[in-house]
Amino acid sequence: MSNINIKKLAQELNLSTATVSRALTDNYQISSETKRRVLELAKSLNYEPNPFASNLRNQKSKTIAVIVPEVANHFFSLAINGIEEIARKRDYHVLIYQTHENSETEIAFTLKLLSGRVDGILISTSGETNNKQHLIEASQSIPVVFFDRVYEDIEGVKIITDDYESSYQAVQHLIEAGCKKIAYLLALHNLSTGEKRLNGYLTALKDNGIPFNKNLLVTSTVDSNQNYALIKNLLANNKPDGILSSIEELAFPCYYACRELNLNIPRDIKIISFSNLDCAPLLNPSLTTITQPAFEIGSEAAGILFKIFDKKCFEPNETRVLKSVLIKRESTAV
Amino acid sequence: MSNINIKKLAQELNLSTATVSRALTDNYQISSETKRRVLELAKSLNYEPNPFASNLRNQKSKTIAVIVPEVANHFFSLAINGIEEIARKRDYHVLIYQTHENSETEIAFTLKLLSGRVDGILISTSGETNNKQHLIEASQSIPVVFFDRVYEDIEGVKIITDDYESSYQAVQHLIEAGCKKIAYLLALHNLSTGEKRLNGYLTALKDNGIPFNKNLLVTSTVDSNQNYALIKNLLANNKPDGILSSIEELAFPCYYACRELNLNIPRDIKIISFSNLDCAPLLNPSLTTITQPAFEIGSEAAGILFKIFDKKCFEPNETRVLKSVLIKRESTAV
DNA sequence: GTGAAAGCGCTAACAC
DNA sequence: GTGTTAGCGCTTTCAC
Repeated sequence: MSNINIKKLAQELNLSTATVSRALTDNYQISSETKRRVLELAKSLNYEPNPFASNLRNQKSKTIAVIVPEVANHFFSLAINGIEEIARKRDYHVLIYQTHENSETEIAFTLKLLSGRVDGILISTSGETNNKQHLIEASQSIPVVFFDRVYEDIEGVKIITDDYESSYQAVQHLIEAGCKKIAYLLALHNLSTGEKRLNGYLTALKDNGIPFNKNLLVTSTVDSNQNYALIKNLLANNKPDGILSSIEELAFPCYYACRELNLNIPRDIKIISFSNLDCAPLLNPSLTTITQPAFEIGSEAAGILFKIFDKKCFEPNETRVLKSVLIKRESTAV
Repeated sequence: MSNINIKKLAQELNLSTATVSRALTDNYQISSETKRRVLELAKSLNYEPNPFASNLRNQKSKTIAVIVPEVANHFFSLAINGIEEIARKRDYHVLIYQTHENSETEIAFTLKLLSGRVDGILISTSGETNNKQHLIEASQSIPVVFFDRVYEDIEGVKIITDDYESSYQAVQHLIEAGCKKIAYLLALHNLSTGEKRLNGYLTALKDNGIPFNKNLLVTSTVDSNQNYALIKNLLANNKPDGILSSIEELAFPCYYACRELNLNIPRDIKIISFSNLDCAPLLNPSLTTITQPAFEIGSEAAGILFKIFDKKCFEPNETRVLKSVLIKRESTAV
């Protein structure tokens, strides 16, 4: 830690600390000669202002927090990438918190952050439980932007994608490719994100005159081994000819299960997954995906947070919807 | 921000701020009755201590910084995952900075962090240039742990993998699979990480009596389009029968280039890449990888940083080497 | 066992 | 154009 502070600069230059402070912030009152001297000395001594002192004094931290389920998930790491880029442009610092889909952890993080440590929060909630009091408290206390994984019934600014439409379109694509028994791998069902994806599936079935079969609906868990078992079970017992996976994490287990059961994709079964995997085109077979604009979601979310800081042009309950894109590949080929 | 502070608690309870502060930190001098009253009120008012005030007073931040080239890279996001888990156990906060392989950015971040904002830094350096003065300055000023991408000639604690051995073993594997013209995709060449990987390649060739052919050595750039062109060029003009890619980012371009040139992997050419891609087993064909223990690198690095904070059992210039594992798959099948 | 008071480093009102 | 001073919220020495 550089232990050189304003006081020392002031002594050295025979100025008051106030003048030095003003010179450093380029205050108009200070003569350019004084500014020059101060800046020169500061530079030569590698002076860096103590952030905690100014944070304390200014009641702002120039820091934002990002709360996500997992950083080691391509969607979230891309979103963080987008967030970080915007933050850097504004000279803001980015704190990262992982909930590992655990509601308790999310609650603890969120409430701890209301101590002034950050000026705002970007959160993609775990949705593991329906407990959302902490989110309400948080957004009443500091600016919060929700992204991707949101609760519709919580007031606040939200950046989401067109989950319903994407899901609907995916099912439509499967049907057009000849699928008659389309399974759905359900996740995020406590969140409106998950709800909309499910509704897209259900409505598309209905619109095509296909009755809903509850045996084709598999609810995923937080345990990846169990998910694999559930999927294998689905394939073995219910023999769907199409699968729509509502989250990326379930795509690989589908592939592995098909291999294990000697099912050929796409001949025996066609697969689509919500996914940001950049290896989708290189898989065997290449995977048809609904790809969310993850980076843009992050940068949009961060951008709007800064707008809130600047108190300009945003609706207090604005929801911004970005479009995902359905990329058709071999896994749904006819 | 919760605007309830020690002063208000003190007023409410007819105590001094000093007593309240001591009660909150469970100081032995305070009667248990007083502690009970303080804790109760604090709890009921959702009191959270202002971190900047205590940071300023205590001259510590309970925060660490992680500087990486990219968060949206599976190796780094896994490492961050490991770091975050350890940090959380110690109730530390984690700041994330991305350099995008840009040396200027790395320098700016590093030097800014020496203002007391963080108690320590974990860094995987970009190595884009040979400029490393900032790293020396940083580690002289606060605890720094280098991980994966390191300079051997900078003093400090380092967590790395067995780069030389991994590379050597990979080439050996290619040779045993029948390769005679093995290309090497060079990256990180300013870093000892990159140097060791290259040396493993060179030595393995030599030990097998294969002369080094400089046309088979391709130096990657920061521009992915250019890298793709370089690889395609290599394949078209020099017709290697094996490739060792020293970074994950070049594996996909190899696959695409082979497709473009109608080269069959592994019949015409065999491929190994340093990689943490979890889709490696599902690629077409599945990819033989040297997989680094990314999560463990992160958690080890964070663990040793906390040991430094605790001033116990570490060597000031300790280098800890974790083992990568060569996972043989179809891309190098005979 | 508790309180008074100083001070961490910075900024901003209020002087002049 | 510059200086004096108070205070952000917390911790800790010193006093009693």
